[in-house]
Amino acid sequence: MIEPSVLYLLASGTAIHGYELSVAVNGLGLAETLVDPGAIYRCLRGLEADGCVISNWDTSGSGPARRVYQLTPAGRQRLAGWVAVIGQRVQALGNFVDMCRSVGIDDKS
Amino acid sequence: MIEPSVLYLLASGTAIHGYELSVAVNGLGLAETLVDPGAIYRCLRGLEADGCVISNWDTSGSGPARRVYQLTPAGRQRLAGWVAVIGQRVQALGNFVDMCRSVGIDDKS
DNA sequence: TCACCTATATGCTATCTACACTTATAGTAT
DNA sequence: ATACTATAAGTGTAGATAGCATATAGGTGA
Repeated sequence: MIEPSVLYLLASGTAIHGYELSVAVNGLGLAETLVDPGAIYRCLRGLEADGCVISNWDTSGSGPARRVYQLTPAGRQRLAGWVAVIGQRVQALGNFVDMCRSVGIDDKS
Repeated sequence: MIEPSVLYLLASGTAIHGYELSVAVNGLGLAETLVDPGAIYRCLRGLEADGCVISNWDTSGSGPARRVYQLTPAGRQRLAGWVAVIGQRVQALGNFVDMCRSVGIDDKS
């Protein structure tokens, strides 16, 4: 769920850099465990290779240089694809939970 | 999603064997791709090692011997745990889809 | 006899994840 | 001055997982 999280954050706000994304992705809580920054950076490089994001170095401000990303139209389309897939998944999983409950399986232990 | 699928099928019906499970799991459509029989057998061995299922050889009928599985109380509890986890996941993913739509991302391309 | 279907099981490889580590810049505390 | 901390980006690697093929074996029909 790293890629859709990153794409959503880029679609919802203005351009941000990888480190900020690594914090924000964990704030979303879509992944069941904490996402490590390395995975974010690798994801961003993959997205850039696919033309879904473009990056520019921002040397203004203090601290180390930031690589700032922004979404491309291809990236928006990629996110739309994810939304379609996840929507179907929500339906299937919700249905599964109902089926389990109808067989007497209760999530309250 | 192989393990919850297998556990559900064992919880919903009477005892069945691995080959039948490998067909039924794909019928459920919980996994996004087709599940290969090998994964089912490995899953079943893991579940048996954890005491979630027990198996007996059925040599009646024609064709090769069938290893027939049935769910244990520990297995039912394991499935209940899955239902709780998947229920939370459905909520999180549904929320994510709504958030994407509110930012103008539409699943219809 | 040969091909095919059922049934279980193993082997291998590509990919992904989680964890740790490295490099580098700037501010702050001692 | 020196050490420590926070920010920022990136690599390396071991373990888990998935998908693919392969092996074995009994039974059925052409």
